[in-house]
Amino acid sequence: MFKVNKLTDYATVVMVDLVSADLARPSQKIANNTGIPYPTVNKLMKDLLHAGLVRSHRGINGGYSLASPANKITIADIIQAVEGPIALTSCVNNSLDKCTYEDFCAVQGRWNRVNKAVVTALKKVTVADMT
Amino acid sequence: MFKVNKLTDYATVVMVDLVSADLARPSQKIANNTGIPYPTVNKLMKDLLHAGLVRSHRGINGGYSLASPANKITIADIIQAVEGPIALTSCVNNSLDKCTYEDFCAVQGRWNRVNKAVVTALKKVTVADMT
DNA sequence: CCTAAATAGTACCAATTCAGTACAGTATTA
DNA sequence: TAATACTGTACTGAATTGGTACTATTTAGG
Ligand code: FES
Ligand code: FES
Repeated sequence: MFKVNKLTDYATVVMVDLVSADLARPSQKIANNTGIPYPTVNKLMKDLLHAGLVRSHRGINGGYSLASPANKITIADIIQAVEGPIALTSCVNNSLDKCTYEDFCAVQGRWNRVNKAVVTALKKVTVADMT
Repeated sequence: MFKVNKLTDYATVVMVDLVSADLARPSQKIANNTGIPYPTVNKLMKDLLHAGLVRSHRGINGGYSLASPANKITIADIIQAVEGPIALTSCVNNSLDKCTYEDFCAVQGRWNRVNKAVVTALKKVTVADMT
């Protein structure tokens, strides 16, 4: 199947939940709101944080909040945060791994076009659109 | 990672190879042309055949050929042939499985928009474009 | 009619990836 | 200083994927 990770799906749910957060919202509360298990939320937040999509605040009254306005955060951002660079195949420029057939392959480089088209599509939908 | 199966990648290579085939081209020859192992090509062809993307001809002088002009077959077609319906999440309409959180989920149905955008993007690139 | 070429269907296995969990550590506030 | 909540890392069982094997069926040609 051609699909995103379940975790990416959850991540969008989390992001949408954070839209309604004025102050920092702790993982525990996000878990309650969304029905996603607490440990899973916890894991997700780390990825979202590293990608700069949310801000964190430790200690009592700590928690997470969106790092940018909801209409500036795209689905592409979330996918990249959770799954790494978007590379439909290993032949694509920014892929982490390398294609074994690259040397004698007939479609060399052509996937870049496809990849770009998909990324563009994913950049057009924002967290605000998902609310 | 957000990516298509390796087999889908191979499938495009196979399809591109078939563009230059006037008569039916056997799996074995496709394997030689592309460098993809024969058994793998064999498996692929079954999927492509079931999806109606290629025609087959058995017996001596048999083989495969494209079922439509190269500029009418899209990347979306190939992905669907190899991986089944394109459903970025299980919350998407035409998905085969069902989302566990559906009942109380805040982004219910919103993924349909994303899915549609991606499919549209994938339909814009054809086999001819990959040649 | 027989044989070789080639597809068609099914089932299997090893390796990877994924989803979910656990736990010890650190920062912050009251 | 105690309670809260994030941070980092690492582990596991389950699912998926990539690749292979084998048998059956169809077709062309001698
Ligand atoms: S299959 Fe990777 S370069 Fe062509
Ligand atoms: S996560 Fe599937 S319906 Fe929302």
